[in-house]
Amino acid sequence: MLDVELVKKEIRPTAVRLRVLEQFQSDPAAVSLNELEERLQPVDRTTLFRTLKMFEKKGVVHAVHDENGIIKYALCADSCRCSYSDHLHVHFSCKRCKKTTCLHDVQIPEVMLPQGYVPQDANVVIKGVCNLCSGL
Amino acid sequence: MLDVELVKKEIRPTAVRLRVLEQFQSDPAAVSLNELEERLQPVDRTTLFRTLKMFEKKGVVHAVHDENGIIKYALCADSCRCSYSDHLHVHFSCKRCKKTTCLHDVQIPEVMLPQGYVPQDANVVIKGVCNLCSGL
DNA sequence: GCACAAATGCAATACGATTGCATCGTCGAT
DNA sequence: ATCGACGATGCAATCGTATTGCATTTGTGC
Repeated sequence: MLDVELVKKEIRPTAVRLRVLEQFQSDPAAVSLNELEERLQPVDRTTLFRTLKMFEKKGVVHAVHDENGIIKYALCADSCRCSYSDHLHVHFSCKRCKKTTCLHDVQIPEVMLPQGYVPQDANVVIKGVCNLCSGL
Repeated sequence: MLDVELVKKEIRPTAVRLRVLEQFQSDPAAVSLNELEERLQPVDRTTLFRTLKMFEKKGVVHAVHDENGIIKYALCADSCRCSYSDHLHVHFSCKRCKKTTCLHDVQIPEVMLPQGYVPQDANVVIKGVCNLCSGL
């Protein structure tokens, strides 16, 4: 069934790609290239790198820069068309457990930019302590 | 008069620091270490690096990661206390002129995080075409 | 002027991102 | 089934920014 999802998006379902997709679906957190490499080893970094870039281009995942500027990838929601407004949701980066979570449901209310500014993409990261670590 | 501002924040007003502060005040755009180095040359990168880190810690500037994950620094507004809500304003990164602008006035409306998430800092970057480049 | 601490400058390192290139595998055409 | 082309993979090398170590210089208080 994973195959189908990839084929739908014009991606040839190779072994590595299926494993990557599976990983994304099993864990909602956004992951960096390094993290992905650790979890899927043994796999070549470069292959993963290119897989992620391809997934991003094809709209399977979207990238955000975490609070350290490191690229992390998260699965797109079904309804996501990777448009500007689709990316206007919050990514939460926990300083305790270091995990970055894609909060699809937390949309940023409309941003009123000054005259002349044309938005095309967004990167919203909030740093703090996540629900699991705060104990609240 | 620049001296005073630094002293107020417990920063010894050295030559380099004054030049850096002057640069920030003369141009509202957020700048990276490299950009700063180019404009202020000849100055040593490391000194600038440490100056920026210190300015950040003392609340003179705040840092954002632009859409490429590169750290850019922008002058804090007078009212800024570098709290979470102070950082909930938009930074606009223009893909045309490559400049990142700190839109102090564009505050993100309150973000409703799910139960348990404790926000402490934020990084909001919107990419697109800025007012000067769009011609609108 | 002296002693100490801060600031500076240069070199070296760390590390994520990215590319070049050779090899391998898959798939359609013959 | 075989050939040829193209996509996918793996390994090594490179790039760019961030960061640290250490020696030297500068500034300040005594």
